[in-house]
Amino acid sequence: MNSKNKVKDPKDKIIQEITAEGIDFFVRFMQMMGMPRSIGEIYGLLYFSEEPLSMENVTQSLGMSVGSASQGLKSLRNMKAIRTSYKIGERKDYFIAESEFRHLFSTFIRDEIVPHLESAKDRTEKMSELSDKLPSENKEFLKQRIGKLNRLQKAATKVLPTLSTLLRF
Amino acid sequence: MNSKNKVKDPKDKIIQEITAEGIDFFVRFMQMMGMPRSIGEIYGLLYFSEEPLSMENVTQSLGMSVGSASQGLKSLRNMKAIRTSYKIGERKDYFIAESEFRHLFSTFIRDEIVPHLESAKDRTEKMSELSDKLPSENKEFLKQRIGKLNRLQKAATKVLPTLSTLLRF
DNA sequence: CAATCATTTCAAATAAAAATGAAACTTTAG
DNA sequence: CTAAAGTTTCATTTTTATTTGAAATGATTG
Repeated sequence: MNSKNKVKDPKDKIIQEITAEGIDFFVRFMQMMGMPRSIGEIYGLLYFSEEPLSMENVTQSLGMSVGSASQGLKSLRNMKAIRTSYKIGERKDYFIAESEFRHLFSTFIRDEIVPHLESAKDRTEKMSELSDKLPSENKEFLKQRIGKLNRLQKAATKVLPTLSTLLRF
Repeated sequence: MNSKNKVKDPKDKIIQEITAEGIDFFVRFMQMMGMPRSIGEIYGLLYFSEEPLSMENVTQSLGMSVGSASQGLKSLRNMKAIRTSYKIGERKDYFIAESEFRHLFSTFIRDEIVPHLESAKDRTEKMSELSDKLPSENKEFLKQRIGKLNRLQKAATKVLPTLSTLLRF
């Protein structure tokens, strides 16, 4: 249905194309960090929108259920990747993407990496204790392997702050 | 075959405990890199075994199906995280863990990270081209956002080799 | 306060990922 | 060559993650 009265501005088409590419970018990016595609979609949409968008805007633009949109916006707010923007005389909440990615990273590191490293630390300590109880003939091999795990865990812990800094925008 | 010895040696119990902790360590570790738990289990078992193990050893020790074991061993061989060890007069293949983790990392980076970064590069380039076609009033905001993506992608590309080096054991 | 609009919650549906195991295939031994 | 051992493949099942949408909850307005 091509209504001739409803003039399609070619510039809107380009903006739409850019947004589509950008959403794709973030969907992949977020999936790399183990996040559901819906979150990448929402963030991508907001990232390329100059205007704050409501939840309704999100569900309509992305063809997404209200449940997903609500959950996704909540997650993004928790990780400080978006923030709300109040419009006077409007009942709805409006959302803006926080364009600094460090929020995304630091939440990811805090929630996904740090707990792993901590449990890894406990684990290698427990293994060390256990290996001390072994007769020396068996100790050699296991101690060496446990030592390697320990060094890996230590190095990873040390690398993290550096990494966060390097990716700080 | 040492399976004939059914006497419970307390030292075997400790070795088993260490192995169990270690397997857990690798299951989490591999899951952090988006790999199935079966692969972490197999690698963990081999990492703490002084003797090379056969596929049968793996399925029995871990209570895992032959299909999973075969697939898992294949993946681990592909990423050079384990290697085969031929025993004369034995038909089975025997496997040894490669204890240097750099194999795991570099495969992960090559297969999971690099392709993403490459597609990110293509994507940002395409977005830049598109944004050049826009009238200047709209350009400002979008160009700035695209520029940020571009810098993120560039920084990530630059950080990768450093990261690999820091985690080289 | 009741009517309306907006948002959240969560049980159920759907989709995606991983594991299973039997059949097919490959290799070696006799 | 044939039989047995070892391994791989892959259709099916199981498990896990994500999405949906209707009902419950909350918030605002006249």
